[in-house]
Amino acid sequence: MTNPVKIPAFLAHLPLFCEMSPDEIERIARGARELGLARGEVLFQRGDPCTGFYVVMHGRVKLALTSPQGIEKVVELIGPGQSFGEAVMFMDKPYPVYAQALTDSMVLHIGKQVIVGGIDSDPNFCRKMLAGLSIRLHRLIQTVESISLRSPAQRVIDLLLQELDGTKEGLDVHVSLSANKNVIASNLNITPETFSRILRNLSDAGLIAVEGKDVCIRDVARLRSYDE
Amino acid sequence: MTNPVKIPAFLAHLPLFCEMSPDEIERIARGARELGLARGEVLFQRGDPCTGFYVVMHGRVKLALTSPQGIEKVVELIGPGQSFGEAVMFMDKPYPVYAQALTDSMVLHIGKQVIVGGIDSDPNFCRKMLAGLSIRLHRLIQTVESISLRSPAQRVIDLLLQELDGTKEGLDVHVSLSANKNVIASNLNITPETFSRILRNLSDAGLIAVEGKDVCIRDVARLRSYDE
DNA sequence: CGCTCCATTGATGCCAGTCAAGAAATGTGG
DNA sequence: CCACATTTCTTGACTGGCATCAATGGAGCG
Repeated sequence: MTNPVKIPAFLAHLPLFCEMSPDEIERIARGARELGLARGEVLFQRGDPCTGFYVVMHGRVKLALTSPQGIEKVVELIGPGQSFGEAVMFMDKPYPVYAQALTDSMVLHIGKQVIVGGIDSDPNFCRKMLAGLSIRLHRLIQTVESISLRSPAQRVIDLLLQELDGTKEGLDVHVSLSANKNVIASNLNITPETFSRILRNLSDAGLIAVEGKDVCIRDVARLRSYDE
Repeated sequence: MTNPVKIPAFLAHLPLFCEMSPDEIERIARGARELGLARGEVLFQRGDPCTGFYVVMHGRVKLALTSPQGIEKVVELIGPGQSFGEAVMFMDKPYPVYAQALTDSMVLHIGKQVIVGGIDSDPNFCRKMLAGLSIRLHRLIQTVESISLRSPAQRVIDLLLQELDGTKEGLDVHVSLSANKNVIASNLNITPETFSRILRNLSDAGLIAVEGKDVCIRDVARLRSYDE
């Protein structure tokens, strides 16, 4: 089916495993298995027990919650090279969110045992695991800050600017939305309608140009300093 | 000044250290120092570098953010026996929030070095550290869920119910708010005015009785199932 | 070509924020 | 211990932004 030889190579360039010796990587790889996901397929439900964590090889996965009234809230979007579900491994609690593939995807499941084993034998690995969790925590605090203190329009602008990432400044910079607009809207904690209207306002103001999932930022500096 | 003999005893009954040997505890204690804080005193600012983490011995500390417009958002309230700042230790980033004492308090600062040392030598300790971070992460997800999917009134009810904690059910149960109402309101992501009005509504509905920081829950089950 | 999914746009309503004033509680100094 | 100052809390009137509801427009796909 899939080629198991490639797994160690893939693992070796992840931040979490990159300093490990080849045989340690090999050990981890033996506890890992590839999983193909069709678009829309649910990887785990909220409440499911946790048997390990996941790394996205290609495709895109969302972590989300559903309210009693059936409203969905997207907590996080996970792309290639990113991992999720590590935190739940270290508690005896089930998943607090559910995971669903947004596109046809390939993910790697890494069993709990090999990680726990790695921790016991390799303090360096342990520190990386801690760093990984810390970064996630940091990101969640940013999420809380964003939802609590920034207006919907500011949140949209922030999103556009962080999709930039590498490219720091410039004119007519091109970015691409990483998911459907309703998914992104949910992640920004606004309705799709509001998202659409904000994009329209920014377009009318000459700050961006939208064409489907492609957004052209006319002037990064001006967008960054834009105040409603 | 303060009695250093007490520190090991205090450490020993924290979840993080409770299974450690006495001499390991002793080693941690040597890397710790007590800090007295006056009400209103700022322990660290957002952006400060991190040199360790903190445990509250008595008193109460808030972790908060300030928006560019000067609006404050309380991210977390920390009480006796609880710790904060662990996550930042494992990244080379500064504090993403600031910490301020809400009452005269005594906190313990535990230096980064002794923790890193503990991780290298004790896998069990390492696992506890991971568990601790995981629990914080879990709590933050709950925060996001609460802000995103629950109405202000529901959030107030949730707060009252979780202050209960031990006492699961019953009539005329008494709880006490752990901080000033404006602080709690900020933590619930509502204005003090809205908080006041919601408490009033719940009072008028006969669900609770408020007297200063003391709240009497008339019927826990009814409050829990209350739908706006 | 028709179906489904996604995005946009308009009209409307409501909840919570804002502003402002007053009451109550807390703290302070004489 | 009282009078005063300051902070905290409550209440009212008003406003506005975002959600909601509803209908239409496109894009992709079998």
